[in-house]
Parts: sequence; C-alpha cells; structure tokens
Amino acid sequence: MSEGTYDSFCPVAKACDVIEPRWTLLILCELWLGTLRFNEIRRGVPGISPTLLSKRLKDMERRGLVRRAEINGGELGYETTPLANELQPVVNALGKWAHRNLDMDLSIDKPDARLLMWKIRRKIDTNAFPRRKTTVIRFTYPELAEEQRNYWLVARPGQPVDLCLLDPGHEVDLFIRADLKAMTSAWMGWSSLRTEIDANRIALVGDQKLTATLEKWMVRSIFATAPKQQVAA
Amino acid sequence: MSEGTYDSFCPVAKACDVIEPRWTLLILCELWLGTLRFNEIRRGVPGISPTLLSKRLKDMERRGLVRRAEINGGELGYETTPLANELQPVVNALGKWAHRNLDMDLSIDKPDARLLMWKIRRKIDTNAFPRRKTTVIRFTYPELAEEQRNYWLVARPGQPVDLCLLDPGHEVDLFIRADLKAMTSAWMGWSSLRTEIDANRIALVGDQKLTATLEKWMVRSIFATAPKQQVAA
DNA sequence: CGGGATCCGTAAAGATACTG
DNA sequence: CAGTATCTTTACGGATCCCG
Repeated sequence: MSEGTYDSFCPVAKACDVIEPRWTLLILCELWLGTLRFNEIRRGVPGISPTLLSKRLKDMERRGLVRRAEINGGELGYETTPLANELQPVVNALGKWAHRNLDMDLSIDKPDARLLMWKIRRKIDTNAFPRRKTTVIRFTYPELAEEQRNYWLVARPGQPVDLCLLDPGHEVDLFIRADLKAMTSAWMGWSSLRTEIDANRIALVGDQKLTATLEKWMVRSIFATAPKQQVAA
Repeated sequence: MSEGTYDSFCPVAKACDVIEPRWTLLILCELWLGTLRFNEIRRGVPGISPTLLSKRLKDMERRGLVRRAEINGGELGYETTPLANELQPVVNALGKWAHRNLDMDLSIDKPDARLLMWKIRRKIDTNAFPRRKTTVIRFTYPELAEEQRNYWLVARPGQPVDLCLLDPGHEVDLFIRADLKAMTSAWMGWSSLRTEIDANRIALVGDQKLTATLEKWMVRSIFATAPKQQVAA
C-alpha cells in the first residue's frame, strides 16, 4: 500500500518511509526543474510507466510532498510543497555524493540523447540570446540513426525553450555536431564543453556570438561543479 | 538482483540505486552507532528478518558501503567504508528534515521499550560515572508487563555499557521509573528530560550525583537538538 | 495528445522455521 | 551466534486500453 512500514520512532526511518518508494526522489528532481505536467514528468523520468507515475504522484500527494495545482489556464499540473522543498538541499547533497564517488561508466555506455536534450533544454539560459528574435539551435549526433539524430532547440523571446525532434522549419542560428558521450560527459561535468570542443568531439558552426557565449547559455547540470574524486594513486 | 535499475546518468538516480533498497540506510545508521555484529544489528534495526539482513549486508558489501572486518579476537563483524561515511552527513540531514517536519505520533503510540533502551545504551557517556566502580542503573516502565518492565544498564569501568533484561544481581545505584512515551519523547527531543521529570512522568531515586548529572551521561538522540517546526497558528 | 485505469507476470520483501 | 531455507504477500514493470 506504500504505507510507511518501518514502525520505528527513528527520524531516519520516518524519512525512509517517505523517500524510499521507487521513483520518489527522481520525480521530485524533475518537478524541481520546473516540470508541471504528467507527460512531461514521464519524459524527464525515463523508464517509469504511466501507471506507476500516477500511483506514485498520489502517494506523494498523500504524504504532502506534492500537490495538484492550476497552471495558467485552468489546467491541472503538479508542484512540490514546502515540505518537499526543504528536502532539496539533502537530495542535492546526495547527488553530489554520487557524482563524487559512484562510477558512471555503465550509464554513459548507453547514453540517451533524447533525455539529455530534455535536460539541456530545461537549463538553457535565454538571457544570452537576442531579445526580439527567435533563436534556433540544432544539435546533431551523427552516430545515431537518422530519426534520432537531430534535435532543435527553439527559443522564442519570453517563452520557455522548445525541444523539437522534427525540423520546425525555422532558420537555424547555430549547428552543434557532437559525440553523444562527449556531450553527456560535458553536461554532467565529468569533462567540460571546452575540453570536448578542443578534442573535436563537439563542433559548433554558425552564429559567432552564440558560439562565443556557449558556456553562458548552455547551463550544465547542477552537479557539474562538484569535483570528481581523485582515484588514489 | 538488487542491481541498479534506473538506467540514467543522473547522479541522484545513481544514488537512489544504492540507498533505496529497503533497510539500507537504517543498517548504516546502526553501524554508525558502533554496532559490529549480525545479531546486534538485528536488535538495533527492529523488524528486519535475518534473511533480508543477510542479503542486504551482502548487497551493501558489493556496492562498497560495508566491509567485513575482524573484531578484537579473530571474529568477523561489519563496518562501514569511507564511501558510506561520506554519506553520513546527508543521512543526518535527512533525519533532521523528518524530525522537523514529519508526524511522529503514530510511532510513539506504540513505543518499543527494548529498542529505546538499546538506543539509550549506545549513547551513555560513562565519563560522568565513577572511575573505578561499576555503575548500575535500573529503568522501570510500570505500565508494561512484568517481564518487559525492567532494564538494567551496567557500566563497568573501561567497558561498553551492558543492557540486561534480567536482574544482573548488582547493587543498583540509580532507579529510574518512567512513562514509556515520556522517556521516548525526552530521548528523541520532542520534549526534554527536565520537562518530563517536572511533570512527574520520569522519576529518579538513588545516587545524588548521578541524579544531578543525568543530562550529562544520558546523551539523547542526535536529532534531539533539532527544533521541532512550529505548526502554523 | 494528455492523463490516466486494468490486467498480468516477475521480483523484492515479510514470516517462520531450521541449521552449522 | 550467525546465518539458510522455504513459503506467502506485496510491489514493481510492461503492455494494452479508455476517455475527454
């Protein structure tokens, strides 16, 4: 039933009752990124079934982590509560611990371009873009099959950045061609954008200003600043 | 299989693979308290079956959280690794979050005297006790059935404090009679020892010095210092 | 297309009992 | 003391279907 089942007065046990059910923390992370709607959460939390997401969101609502809220048009979405938000620094510390210590090799062996682009999209800083003009950036991962190779980020002034899997037809301001692992690695902070560009694993063609300000508008994972632990010599 | 099953490059997902399997964090907490042996862990982590504890310890060993180590006599015990120890501040923050925010009413409705005594025992500070003499303190919870009512803490100089459920035969230096909820509440920091004594829910009879220094040697839960969040009026 | 509900097979957890 | 073996129950994962 997803009831708390440790019958202990230990606060850690109480906390575990709340955070242990599978997907709970990942759903919170996605909501903290600003995701509002059911199917958006699905995209940001790869692998969860709609059934389980639905159930988990209800569990989380019952526990006071999440509430249903109106988006700007009478539609319903999800948002985190203050109770959940107090947990955010803890979850970040947890992520930093994993970033420092845990081997990521397995996951980067099967990187997921669509998920990566979804994450990149969320953190694009449009302040570095022209104010009055739509900016379009095309990412290409040549190693992938034709249909999964290209992604367009479309930044219309004053609107959230859009991710397209099909050519939206706009003129492209900047073309980025990249090795998928290299882009993942740079975004996660295991390397840097500069390193990967210098090694020719990421290449930019197009608008000079966008190229020059890449590191400004392409904000990386919040874990990218945490240094990777040095392996003992 | 207990393999990590989120296939994501997100560090939080990686961390969840490690910490989510049920009992993992509670076992770590118990080890951090200084528990070394299998059946001691069982006592400190109420409700876990030996089957699952055995399996979980092996999982945790495989993941590098725990290692088997020699105790002082060729016997084998368990201890946490540096990897796990880096997680301790995160787990403490998690516990503080729960202590501040989560309702503990349900768990204090069915308090567990033996577990409470086990926890109290672990944190007794024997520096406040006589140096050369064995100190014995008897706790009595009058509301409980005869056989579960009495607990003896036996502190022999230079040795870990012993918890006895049967009269060890020593002369008792201090008798403590308490309401079980009151003692749990005081130890957890929802109230204080002083408050409960003043309300006559905890009473001490015996050695004056021990009585006077109660708050010194009876070290409370590490969460006892975190203030409980005020409920909005 | 967004937001689910249903059904079913598998994997993890819980309860007891038992053993070297 | 330190676990295994066995059995039952619950949770999770996947596919499919429904409804506005």
